[in-house]
Amino acid sequence: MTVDREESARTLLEVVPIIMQGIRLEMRNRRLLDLTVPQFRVLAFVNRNKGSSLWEVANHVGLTPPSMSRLVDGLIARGLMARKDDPDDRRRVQLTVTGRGQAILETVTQGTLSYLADKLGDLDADKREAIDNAMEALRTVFAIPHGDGR
Amino acid sequence: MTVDREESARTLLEVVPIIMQGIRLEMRNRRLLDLTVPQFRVLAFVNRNKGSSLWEVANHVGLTPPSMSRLVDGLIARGLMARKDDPDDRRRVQLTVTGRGQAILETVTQGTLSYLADKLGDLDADKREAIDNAMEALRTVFAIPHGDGR
DNA sequence: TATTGTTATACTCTATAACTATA
DNA sequence: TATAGTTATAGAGTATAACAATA
Repeated sequence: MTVDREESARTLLEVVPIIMQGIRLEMRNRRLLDLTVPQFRVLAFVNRNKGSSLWEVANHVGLTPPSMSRLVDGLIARGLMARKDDPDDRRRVQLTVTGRGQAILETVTQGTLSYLADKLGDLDADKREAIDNAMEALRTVFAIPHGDGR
Repeated sequence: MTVDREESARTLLEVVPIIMQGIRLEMRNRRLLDLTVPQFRVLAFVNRNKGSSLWEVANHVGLTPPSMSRLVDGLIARGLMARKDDPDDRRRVQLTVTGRGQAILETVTQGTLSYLADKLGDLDADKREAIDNAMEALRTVFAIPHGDGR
């Protein structure tokens, strides 16, 4: 019955990178339909928040604006996103995911979910329930706070 | 009481990258004493398994041998690791962490644990217990299987 | 021939600093 | 003057292909 904070922190530090590496390898392992994890996160966010500004996406994903600008360049070059000026404030851009971007996002999401679900299939229901509880708790404490929102 | 595999997978896919980004930013945020996450993982593994071969480290961390070779080059250039030939099999190398490498590893580990423990401090004991249970379960299913071991 | 590792090459990720355009 | 974004520059992460050395 470990409830020691330091010990929990140590476990997180050991296990989270291992899961992450599994997700990363899975996402990159589909020639032509592959995405890096940051690319996936950007597409998923913009798909849920159509017309997001660069700043909003950078803030959500936890990158600097220059890094995000280049990441978006790459996605646009692959035809997965589009960028246009915000007519109300021409300093801003409005980002959107193209149809092709949505298709790839969907494919990669499904593949990754299958990969993860397969891994989880080895666990009992009560362990999976612990995972759900743990993830919801962790989501609340690690979520990057919204800036001003607009 | 969610025990649906697909749903657990989705939560994992949403939350794990967020935690990872927090860890990454924390590790990079200490000028001169900073480490990337892969560098941290390599140092921690080799520190626990002195004399590891390149192949063993690459396998554990989940990188290809060429990628690992370059990553190790960087750590050696910074004086954090050493590489020498294995006298029993001259195709192999024996990797070790230097004193300076151990010092930085220790500093970064403590800083990151503090960061994580601080985040976890916002949670009740039962949530932390769920996290411990979840991480142990996840560790078993995501651990990269050992190769031949030697 | 099989194994271990490195080099060559090419992208992507990521940051800081400096700049442009708009407000 | 402040904000949103891009460009310039640089280093790290990562892969595949080709190679060298050893077993």
